[in-house]
Amino acid sequence: MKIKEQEYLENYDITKYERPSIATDMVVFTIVEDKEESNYRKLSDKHLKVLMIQRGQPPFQNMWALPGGFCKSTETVYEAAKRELKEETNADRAHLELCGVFSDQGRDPRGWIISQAFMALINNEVVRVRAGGDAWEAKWFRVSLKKIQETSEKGENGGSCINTYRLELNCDEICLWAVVSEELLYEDYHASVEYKLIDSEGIGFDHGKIITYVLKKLRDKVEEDGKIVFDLLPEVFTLSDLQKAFEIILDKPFLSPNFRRKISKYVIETEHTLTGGGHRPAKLFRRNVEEFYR
Amino acid sequence: MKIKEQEYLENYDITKYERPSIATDMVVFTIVEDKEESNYRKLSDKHLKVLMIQRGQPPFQNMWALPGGFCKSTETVYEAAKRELKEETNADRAHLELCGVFSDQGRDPRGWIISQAFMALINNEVVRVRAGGDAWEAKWFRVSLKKIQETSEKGENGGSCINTYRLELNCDEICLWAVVSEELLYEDYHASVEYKLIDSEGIGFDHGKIITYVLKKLRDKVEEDGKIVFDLLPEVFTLSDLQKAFEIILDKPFLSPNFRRKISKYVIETEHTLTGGGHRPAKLFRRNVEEFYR
DNA sequence: ATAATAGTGTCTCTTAGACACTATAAC
DNA sequence: GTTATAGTGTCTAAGAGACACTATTAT
Repeated sequence: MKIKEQEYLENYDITKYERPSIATDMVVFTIVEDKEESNYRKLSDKHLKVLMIQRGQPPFQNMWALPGGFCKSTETVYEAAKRELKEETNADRAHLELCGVFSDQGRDPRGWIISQAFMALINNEVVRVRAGGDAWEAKWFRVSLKKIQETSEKGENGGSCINTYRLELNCDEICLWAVVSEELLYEDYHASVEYKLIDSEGIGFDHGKIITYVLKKLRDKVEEDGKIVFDLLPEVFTLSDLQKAFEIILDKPFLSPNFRRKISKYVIETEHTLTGGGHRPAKLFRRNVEEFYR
Repeated sequence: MKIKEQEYLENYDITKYERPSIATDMVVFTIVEDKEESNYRKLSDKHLKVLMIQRGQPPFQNMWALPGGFCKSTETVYEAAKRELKEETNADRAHLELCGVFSDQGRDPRGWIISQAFMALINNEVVRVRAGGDAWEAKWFRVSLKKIQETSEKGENGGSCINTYRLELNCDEICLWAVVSEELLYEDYHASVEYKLIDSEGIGFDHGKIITYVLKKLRDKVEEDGKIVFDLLPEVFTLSDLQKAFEIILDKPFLSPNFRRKISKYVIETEHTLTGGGHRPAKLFRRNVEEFYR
């Protein structure tokens, strides 16, 4: 017996089924120089930072959490992420990318709330973080992620490999941290990866896990194709700036001649230079858009 | 004024807010040989196939759609995907990966339903597709995705690049298709990509778009790191099988000496061979698990 | 023998990494 | 001149692609 489509839809009651709320959580990265160097010759020290917001109300009142919010039925998840980013940072243009879904039971004490985690990369020139009122304060935290343990086992048909990471977020005197494990299990030639939040201080929800996950994803992406790094820099930049950005993200040094060769086709020289340091002025470059998007 | 956490949560009513249903849509790929070759010497022809289900009820009754279902509050999105995969194909182990979220307004006539799209890669030996009853029939469709148009424009600060693809799904006499555009817009050095379903025949919902998107993601992943291809093959395989799988997915030929060199560290020779064709027997290989997961 | 696939050896060209070197501004 | 950074040239080793070649089986 066929049911008529029209009739079916009229009788379909979506509210009969259990539904979650959908939230976006934005892991917004930027690169900022913390302070002027005391030595006039040296370049200022730069850091990868992530935007956090101090919660003005429960749950996790007074703790720090990722910016984000609930999705509305009139927008796509991606549009919601864009709206949140605009609200929090005033950034219109950014690298914006869905990184994963976090839906563990009990991750939010308010109920069944599924988080769509986004990575956003913005350059600090466009940023204007919302002023901290009484209720919600936004701050950029310096990010550090270090592997603190590595165990690996091997059995008959498979094995496991557990990496434990410590995430630290610093801003002024505030120090937040989380310990997150990455469990790689393989059995009969099939692997699965699972992230678990072991412990966390000062960070609300499972956001320590989300930040760790997204940061690792950022590193993977930069390792395999560095084009997104440009989204962390202003429109014009020196090659040292660019190299430094790679080094900060991947936490390893590059040899500048090789680095220059590798990225040369993605940049175009401008006629400007950056003077002022006690050393040879650096040429300013911009992206070679042709090579970027093909 | 601080609100007590306990009190806040007791008064929090999640049902006051508008909530969507969350569905998983599974793009399940496998590689199958269609039929024996007439020429006893030749190897049988293999194809990339995707699992589709004929809908027994509205919406899109009698049309074909991706397997999937609604997420329950007692499981994570990933667990829901695993459950669906098991229900549809009986596969316990598979490469399973979230590829994207589809949340356009009106994508499902029943209301606000957000789809979490997963890629699943299984080898056809473990598969036992659910028997087709009256209501729901499951079939494997041969997949073909071809670029049918490419336009690119360049302006002052940016430009656009629109690729149009035709997806075709074939099974016996059934031919389904969809036309999907991929719009790459770049402006002021920032790019965005958007997929649009232009037209579609025989495929329900926006699933033509989802399949196109996930297939492109599969190709990208295989291009950059072919390890997931092994999940489409049985535990032991010949190097020709493996090469053929790469060629089917990437739609381009490889030179076998070079291919062998490239994948040599990911495979281990077994003591068995595959005889029967009118040609030199092929050694059977299995994965070198050590090299896979590190 | 033949046809088809299985598998090896080697040449070239490109690219990543290492490193020695030159250049230039502020002090 | 000194110092720190900017930028160039070249050597080497590893890898990707091309291709000529040998090996083995059912008919």
